Amino acid sequence: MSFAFYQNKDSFLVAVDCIIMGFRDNELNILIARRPFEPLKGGWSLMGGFVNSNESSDEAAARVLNEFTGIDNIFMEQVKAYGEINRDLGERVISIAYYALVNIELFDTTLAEKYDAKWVRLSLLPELIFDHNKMVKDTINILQRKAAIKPIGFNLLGEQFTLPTLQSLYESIYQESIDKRNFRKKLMTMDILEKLEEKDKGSSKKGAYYYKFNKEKYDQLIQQGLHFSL
Amino acid sequence: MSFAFYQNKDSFLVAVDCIIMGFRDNELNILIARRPFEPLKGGWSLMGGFVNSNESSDEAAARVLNEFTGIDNIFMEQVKAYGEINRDLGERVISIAYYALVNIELFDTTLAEKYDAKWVRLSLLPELIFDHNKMVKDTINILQRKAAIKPIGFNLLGEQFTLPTLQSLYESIYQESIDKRNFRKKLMTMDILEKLEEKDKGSSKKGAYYYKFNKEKYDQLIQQGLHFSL
DNA sequence: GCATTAAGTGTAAAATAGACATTTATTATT
DNA sequence: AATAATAAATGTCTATTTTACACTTAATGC
Repeated sequence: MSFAFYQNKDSFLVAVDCIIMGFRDNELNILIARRPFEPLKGGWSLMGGFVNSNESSDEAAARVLNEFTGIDNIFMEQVKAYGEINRDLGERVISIAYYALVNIELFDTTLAEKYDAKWVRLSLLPELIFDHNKMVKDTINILQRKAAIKPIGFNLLGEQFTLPTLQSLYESIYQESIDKRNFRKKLMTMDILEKLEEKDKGSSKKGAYYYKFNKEKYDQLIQQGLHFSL
Repeated sequence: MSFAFYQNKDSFLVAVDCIIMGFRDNELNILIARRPFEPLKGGWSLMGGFVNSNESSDEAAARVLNEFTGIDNIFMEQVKAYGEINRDLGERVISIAYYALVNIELFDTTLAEKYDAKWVRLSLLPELIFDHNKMVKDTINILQRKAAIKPIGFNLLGEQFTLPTLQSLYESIYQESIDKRNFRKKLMTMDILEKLEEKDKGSSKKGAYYYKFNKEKYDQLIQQGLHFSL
């Protein structure tokens, strides 16, 4: 099947770039890698790849994520498309950015060597190639808006976590400090956490209780039409 | 200049589709047109076009907007990219959607005939081709979030407007009715409107005062770091 | 048993959001 | 000239949400 109107139109390379975020050392971290080819070989870059004709852009993003982290089935959403003419110094490439929130513990560290990749703190992010810094900035923006509405932060943590950890996660997203009591108060009114018996003694003598996210309760509340803000 | 890594990659047609919104009859309206070519010739469609290699996707969107409305220099933002494999029944096309908020009075009506286009109320939007309904839905979502933060609504109105009109605009965006007194109270605390002498006698015997948006005051407040919500 | 460390806890004030009903200006009608 | 009709304009009180703020507690190492 071929239609006349589609003839003689320009076509483009289309890439996906992934802003892969994890949480470590009480701060958001981003996975970046040394670019292995020209132009700008050796520059710091987001994880990217080209879209193939046998996959959707969402699929391409999931493939790239898996390729660089070994992680599958992850929270991933589109940021936006970047379509400036000279954004890629090699050729005209239109890139669709996606961000992923991953539990950094699931990261396959052997892949870090393979791809010359590393996690860097958001606050220490170096200059990246092309418009990748802009992509990160746009992502943080989305994250801040989104985190206030949906409990996406939990994607960044393991099964169980302490409230101090959860709080620093949100402080890292919002890039401002939050009052401990107010933070907990709000969490408790939402009633989507389950307190466990066990404590994490890693960072204090007293130890902080572990909690886990109660997805059933959350989904139930959502269905009742409740909104959230954290 | 040509780099090895870019060789042999699949390339794609890239389109822009524009969700062009205006405000009329106390409701948001969207410009749609009969598609003039196969496949789905005659189906209702958003205003679209292909990106050319000599323009960015933003530029392509502005070009398409101008082509179909005669309007230039308009508030326009990207919605997102749509990259499903079979979203376009003709060929594989990746589309980047943009929404525009236009003052419907500036619309060149001769273009409506030329392109078999018309404004339809959001509430009466027919089924559109491909994933265009989804694009509209995503746009409304963005608009609702965005309108709560920035005074984007004013892009849809002329230089001067009445408060009842402004209120129905926001009711149309939020798709819910707003209390008149609370709406005005909030507006007044923002202090970004200027009351004019003149009244609009079009819709009542008493007449409603015209106001205009005070952009200087608004920018000033923004610089002071104030937030808004409407 | 004392010092150290971070975890855990409650209350009061301020700001914001939401509910609600009457008066007013103007025009058309008798 | 009085009256009816229409939509515009206006203010208060209550409920909810947000913010500010400081001490006690559990566990460990010395």
